[in-house]
Amino acid sequence: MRILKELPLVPAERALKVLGGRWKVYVLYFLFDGPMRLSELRRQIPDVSQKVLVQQLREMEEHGIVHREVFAEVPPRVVYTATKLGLSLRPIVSALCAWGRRHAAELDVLDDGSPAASPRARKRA
Amino acid sequence: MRILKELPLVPAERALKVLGGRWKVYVLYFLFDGPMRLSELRRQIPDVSQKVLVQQLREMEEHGIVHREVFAEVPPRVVYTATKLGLSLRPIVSALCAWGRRHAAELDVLDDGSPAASPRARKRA
DNA sequence: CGGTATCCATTGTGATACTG
DNA sequence: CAGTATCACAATGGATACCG
Repeated sequence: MRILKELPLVPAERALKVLGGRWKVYVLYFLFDGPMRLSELRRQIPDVSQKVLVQQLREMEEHGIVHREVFAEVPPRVVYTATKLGLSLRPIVSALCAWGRRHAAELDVLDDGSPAASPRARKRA
Repeated sequence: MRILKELPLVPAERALKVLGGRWKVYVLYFLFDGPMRLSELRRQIPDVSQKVLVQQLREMEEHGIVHREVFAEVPPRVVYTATKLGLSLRPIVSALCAWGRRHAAELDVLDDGSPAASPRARKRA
């Protein structure tokens, strides 16, 4: 039953969960280039509500890929940074991005390498 | 507003969506090693219900990473294969897996590279 | 500015039973 | 064996308004 839990793939699930949030790749993308304040992130990612953005940042913080630092200044300043671990995701995000492009391309050409001449027996779709 | 939609990251979202199902990496993992029938997949992934497994397979098929072939034999036989595109995910799954391991390790050691000596001002957690 | 509290819609996942 | 139909339910995501 926990056969699965010992499979070498399980770590992949963890990684997917870490990246899985709707806006996490965007956040990472910007944090890869340096620290950012919440308001800056909101400007860069206009489609996300503040609540959700903060939510995602909290999760990323818990996952150890983002660091949150509070400066107790007059106008409160909060800066988010990618941790070393977070930065280590960069090549993966790049790979995902590259694959996403390929995906789009292949779907267009329908360059499917599998037995393409086989009888597709299902009627749906 | 659709600033985001033109960002190089958007493809990454697509990739994440393709891999995002609860059982998809497992399915891929097994299909990487060769074609499989539904019943075989169920045996390999005992924790998934048939309904959900079929659901995930359908999505993967629509995404072009899995191929479904029906043999109109006496006992109906259906074989699932990873397409060329699906196989192209292999290195990514590996990378995710590797990162997942590192993630676990780093969280243990708390080897966070970011300004670790900074005042963590939040009270929650 | 940065963040929380509510409330609500959508989605994903799952147990179960039934069909060709 | 392979698959669908129902029903249920938790997790996500989002809109809005309010707080220090």
